[in-house]
Amino acid sequence: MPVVQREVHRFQQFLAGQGQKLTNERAALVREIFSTHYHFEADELLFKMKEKSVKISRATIYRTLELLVKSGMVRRVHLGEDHYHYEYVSGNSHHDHLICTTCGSVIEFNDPALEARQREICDRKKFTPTFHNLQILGVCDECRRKGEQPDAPDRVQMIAEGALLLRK
Amino acid sequence: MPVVQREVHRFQQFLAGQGQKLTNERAALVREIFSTHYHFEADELLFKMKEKSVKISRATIYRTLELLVKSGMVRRVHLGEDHYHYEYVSGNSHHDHLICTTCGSVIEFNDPALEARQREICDRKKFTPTFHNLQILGVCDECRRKGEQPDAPDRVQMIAEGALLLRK
DNA sequence: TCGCTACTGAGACTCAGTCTCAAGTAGCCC
DNA sequence: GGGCTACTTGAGACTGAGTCTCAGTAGCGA
Repeated sequence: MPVVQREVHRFQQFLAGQGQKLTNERAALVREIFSTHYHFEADELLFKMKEKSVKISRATIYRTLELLVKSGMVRRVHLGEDHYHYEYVSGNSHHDHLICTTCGSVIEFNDPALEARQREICDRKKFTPTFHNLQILGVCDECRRKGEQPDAPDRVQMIAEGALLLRK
Repeated sequence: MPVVQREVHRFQQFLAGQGQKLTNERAALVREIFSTHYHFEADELLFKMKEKSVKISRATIYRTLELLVKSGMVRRVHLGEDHYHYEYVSGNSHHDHLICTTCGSVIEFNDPALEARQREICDRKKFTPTFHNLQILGVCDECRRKGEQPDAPDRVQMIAEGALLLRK
């Protein structure tokens, strides 16, 4: 079974478990998400579907994304802009993001030592963690080679919190 | 000089450096921020000023907050809701947040070992970091004693990304 | 007083995301 | 097939944080 089809099937299983159905619209969205995009925005999806002449309303897109998040197949993330991005979850591995404030590229990483240290901090604070979210902003290797300078701290702070759009 | 007054003065210095002025409105906002709140929202500020019969428009509040962020005296942070929170910066120390998804409380921490590990990761990825942002979501000690259970992962993910408001 | 500049409030605007509601459709029992 | 039920959809209104515009105002130096 091709990867995309497997994901559609996985979604169907999830829906069935809730007494819900896999409609054409939902299947089309899953196919779109898992075949081309990795990080994407809701409106981007709306646009792509329109481009392909697949008629799906905005409400349905948001509703389906909510279901996908609920199923664990998709995650909502903040990537430095003032609206959400989504990313599909492959294999369930948690990861964090390095975000280049110059070109907007996103590098993922997973570091067990970092996660362990976070657990230690939680222990010390008697805090029971369930989820975390780490973004490191800066300049990627490629941009640095091109001579890009790190942005001034206040600009990075504003990008970090979404006040400015990342230059794309 | 009392702390609040010192902050007003610091802001004035910053403004002067940009050829801008410390108006009554700006001074009132700085006083409000540095005297009572630590984490706050823009609309909360609007409300507080109205309550005190200090007439300041929403536009001015946002404009002033932007200036304060620019000056480095205030930071914009995401604390798990779908809009920004602000926190004032005391002594410039960077810190991260533990956010209780049950009571909404925010615990700050600063861990040099964690920061060092992040730098190592960046080195390995040839990434030049300028800023980072870490939130750990879970249940605080007090709530756990009260018998609160950690939320289901998908709910935490939704809280983490602001889909739901924190129960307050 | 004049002219300049920075600043303000009011309210219109934007835009991602949510909600509502009427209409459509699939499954199921008779 | 007919009727019922539950789920789903699209259209478009709505929401609310944040931004923008613009006319009016305040302060200041000449």
